[in-house]
Amino acid sequence: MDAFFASVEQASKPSLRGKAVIVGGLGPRGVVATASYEARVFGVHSAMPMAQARRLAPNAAYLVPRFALYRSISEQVMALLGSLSPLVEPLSLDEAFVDLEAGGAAWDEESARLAGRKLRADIRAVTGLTGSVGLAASKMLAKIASEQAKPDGLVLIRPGTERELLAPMPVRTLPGVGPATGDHLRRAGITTVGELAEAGEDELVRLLGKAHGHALHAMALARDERPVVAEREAKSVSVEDTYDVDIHDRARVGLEVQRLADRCVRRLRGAGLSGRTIVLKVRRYDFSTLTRSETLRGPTDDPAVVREAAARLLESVDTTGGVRLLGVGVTGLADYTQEDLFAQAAGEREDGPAEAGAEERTPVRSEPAERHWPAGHDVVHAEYGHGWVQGSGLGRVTVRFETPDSAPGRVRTFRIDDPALEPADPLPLVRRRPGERGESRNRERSGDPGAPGELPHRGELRAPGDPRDGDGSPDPGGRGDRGDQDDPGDHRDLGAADRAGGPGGPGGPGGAGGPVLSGGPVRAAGFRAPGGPGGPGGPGGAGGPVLSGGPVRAAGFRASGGPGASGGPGGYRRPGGPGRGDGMGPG
DNA sequence: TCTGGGGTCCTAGGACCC
DNA sequence: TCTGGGGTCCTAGGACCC
Repeated sequence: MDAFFASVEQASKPSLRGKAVIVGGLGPRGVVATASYEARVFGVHSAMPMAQARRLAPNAAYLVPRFALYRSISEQVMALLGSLSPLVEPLSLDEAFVDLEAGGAAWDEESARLAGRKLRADIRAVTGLTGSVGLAASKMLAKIASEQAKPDGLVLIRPGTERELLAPMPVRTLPGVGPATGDHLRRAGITTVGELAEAGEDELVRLLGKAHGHALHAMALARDERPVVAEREAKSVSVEDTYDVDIHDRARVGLEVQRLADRCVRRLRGAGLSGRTIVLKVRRYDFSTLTRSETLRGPTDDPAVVREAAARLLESVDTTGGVRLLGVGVTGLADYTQEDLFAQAAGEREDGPAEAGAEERTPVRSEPAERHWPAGHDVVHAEYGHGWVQGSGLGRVTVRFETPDSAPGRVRTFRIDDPALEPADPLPLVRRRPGERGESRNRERSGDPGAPGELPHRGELRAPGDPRDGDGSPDPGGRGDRGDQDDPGDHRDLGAADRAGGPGGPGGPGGAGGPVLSGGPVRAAGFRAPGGPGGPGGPGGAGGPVLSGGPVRAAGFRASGGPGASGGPGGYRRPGGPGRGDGMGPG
């Protein structure tokens, strides 16, 4: 997905489309998680300290991440991938490998291209967002191709052309070559992938160690046989906090470690896991970071046990000078605790339910719920309806009242304790109605009165004159070193379709935004080309009320960690809930 | 106003065992 | 009688990814 977090926020907030949006930690020590492409123009990028971002782009919109929302959209995208193949390997919320061959979705260049195109169109139709596709014969190459395809593109690396394609690229292009390895290689006179290949395996192993040297040599020769692995089990669970101000008070450090231990256990339990090794992490005032770990005799998910272990580990750490970060983690994971096993055995003996012992486990202390208004979060006002927090401070909260399919909204300010104002769940980015999965008849059926004139203006990821087409490559007229671009005819098709505000698109009967339906590229074009001069309004009209309750919506937006999915109690918006307060629950 | 949070994988030394 | 050769586990740190 392209600039995923920022794109979700833009889709969710009409007033931010086309604007610089920066998502990340907003505290004094925050960093950028994702910058929209409009913000990248100012030089803002991921992992940059937020203070630096604010200097570079003082007028950008700064928002806190909303992981539960991103997760719900991620699930929609992953479901589309799942329809292509049983072998889907997620790398993160916004990225995954798909083995197209294993799913029978593609077997050669042409079928792969078609599958990629359809996937991009489907992602757009279902989520309203753009994604990029890299197609190649291995995971490494597919990843490189998808990087090159961003944003909103598709790149295929033709088998047989891999080595000559890689040779001129900087070593940092290869996944696994970061700043340290890059420097290391540069000092050895190796800057391109071609030079890496020439260096020879022995030399690379000498420079970088056995595993890394071997892996890099293989990658430089475009050799990568790693399979796509669908289900990988978690190996560790951890939580950590960086504090706005260094903590000096040793008692306070101890208290924070206890709280972190509880949070960690809550997550552990939420995932139905226990672990044997407790890890304490401390980052000191000077950014020096150390870890201490202790392995227990058996796995635990008992908060008291984890707390005590963490406290013991802290004893061996010098914190004079202050600490900026503390973390607690658990590794050596197992599916059940010993207590569970005992309880299970007991239950079986008594012929009772196996989960009988669950309640006897020590409850995890919860954080008190606090009413605050994080920037970017949704709210609902008794009179003005749905909106989002633009900012708060000095006892006031500023709200912009708009929804994903409204026009850009107005701003109003309230007292932070205004009883008419409440936190709200995010609305779906794409309007759906119950039972709607089909194609054209849905459009015919839609009878929303529609709001006149004012249509959400979709953020454009590229200017109309951009030489890159929707499905193309970054440099179609380039040096001819890529024989792998999509054919030009295709560019015209999807390129036009993908551009917001374009001249009507290929046959969207309502350029002005009938409800969005799932389906092919044409439909996506019809929806995401609002305001195009072509369509004076589909039968559905625009801006009609969001319909509640359809099954798709329920799946997409209510299931993240909530009771709707596989049953983790405690959904999002309940930080202290018995599930994972962050929505990372088993759902 | 310097540097998040959640992960994975690898290395290296010492203990311990056969 | 100067000191093996694996193997695994534990601990600490570091690189890397999104």
